[in-house]
Amino acid sequence: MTATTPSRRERLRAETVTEIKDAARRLLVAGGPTAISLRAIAREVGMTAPALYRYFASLDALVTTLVSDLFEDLRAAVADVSAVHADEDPLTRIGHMARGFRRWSLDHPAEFALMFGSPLPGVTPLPQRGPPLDEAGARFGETFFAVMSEHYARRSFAGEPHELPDPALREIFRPYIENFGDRFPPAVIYFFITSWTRLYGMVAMEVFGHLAWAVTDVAPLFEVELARALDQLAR
Amino acid sequence: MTATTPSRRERLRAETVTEIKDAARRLLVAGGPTAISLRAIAREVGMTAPALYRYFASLDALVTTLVSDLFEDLRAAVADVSAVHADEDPLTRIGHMARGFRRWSLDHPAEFALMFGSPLPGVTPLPQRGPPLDEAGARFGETFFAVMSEHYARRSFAGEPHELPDPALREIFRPYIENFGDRFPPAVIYFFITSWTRLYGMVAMEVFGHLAWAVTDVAPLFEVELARALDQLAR
DNA sequence: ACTATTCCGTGAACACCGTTTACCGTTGCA
DNA sequence: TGCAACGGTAAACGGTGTTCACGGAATAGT
Repeated sequence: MTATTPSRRERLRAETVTEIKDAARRLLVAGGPTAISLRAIAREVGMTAPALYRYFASLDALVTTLVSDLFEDLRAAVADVSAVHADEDPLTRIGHMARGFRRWSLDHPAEFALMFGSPLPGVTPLPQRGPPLDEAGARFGETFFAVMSEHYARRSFAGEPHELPDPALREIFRPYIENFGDRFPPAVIYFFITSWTRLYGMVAMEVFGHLAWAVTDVAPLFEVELARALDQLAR
Repeated sequence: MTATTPSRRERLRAETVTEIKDAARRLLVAGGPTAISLRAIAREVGMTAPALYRYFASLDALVTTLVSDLFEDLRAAVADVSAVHADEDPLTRIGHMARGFRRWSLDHPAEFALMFGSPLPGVTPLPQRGPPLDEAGARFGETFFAVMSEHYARRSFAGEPHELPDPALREIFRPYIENFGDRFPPAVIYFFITSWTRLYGMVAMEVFGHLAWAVTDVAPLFEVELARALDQLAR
């Protein structure tokens, strides 16, 4: 019962925490990743900066949980798209999810920059890599992975083998197996990774404005590339 | 003659400028993009911070020219690789250049982060987009573009048409044509962009450590993906 | 050779930042 | 009722980019 009785204090505390995160996200959207500052958040919430240390160990920790929330947002958006097309076959569903990913990223460029902008230690509000973030990223990845493995399960059931394009790849997926077990054959992992990097490259380029010098409307380009990538998965 | 006579003062000034940029790059390599600070640079050079304003309009401007220099470095590295294999056919040469790009990026992760990390206004030492940077980026892109257009020129000479995978794409390349003229057919632009986004996605993922959860050695994965991408260009 | 000007550096100051410390009123619980 | 944990503040430290007033040194003009 203790879990279901948030004891007034815990309730107020939880409200304050979300209020702080909302303020941080508001600043993020308004002015980009660097606009997130402890003092600005404090002003927004109506507190002094040191008070925030009652809720987060540091600005870094605050940003990290914010990024976790954003990953959950993104995951939910993609999962929604996936759910809408639940009755279609996995491959076309992956296509819809990829479009969902692009849509969300274009609609939330500041969030995208914070989440996918260079995650090397040292860049601005640096979301330190580690358990909390990796978990959020893993949950997001799983959303794609689930549908993709379903696709390969059907192919496998139909008797079509899914082979690695190069047997040399078989050895390199040890980290994955250690993290997630060996439920899936290497071929699925391979196609998941390469599809994801391809999708990421395309979307990141567009969101960061690196295609504006050549292209007006990226949408048709994205559609063609998506078709090619899906075609690669299908054969 | 005035251009060849740097007038002692100009010479000292130029030396100081490069000394400043060297210090900035040293800080970048040592501590990542956020380690670049005006005061730290000043300490490194042996001046006070305001003195740097005699050489750069702002920290922003300093970082921007630094990034320009880094793009020139990268371009030279790729061009060197291209020159070494000058006698091979364009397609395999593109492959070598792609490997050169990956090599340079892995060898210079901090520089890569500064150059290709989220270039939205607001992220740390923000290289503002604009003429100086776009020029540097364009020169870098040209290095790839030249070889790729050579590849298509040979194909064209051999009578094989290079067609767009979708005629809907023909209309979207107006910015490119306005920037660089219409010397190249849309198909070349299309394949250049998609190949580049694909290469960027793969390398960025690896440099940023986003593949470590699944893969030990990314090299074979890169080779397979590169082969696939080149195969797409060949057909 | 003397003067005027431009250049190059300094020190002080302002406004921001993250973080720590000491302090204090309020709340919740035994 | 007392006591301990909680949640907030003010002050301070060291860091940041940037501006300004100042001065010395090197250059340019006559």
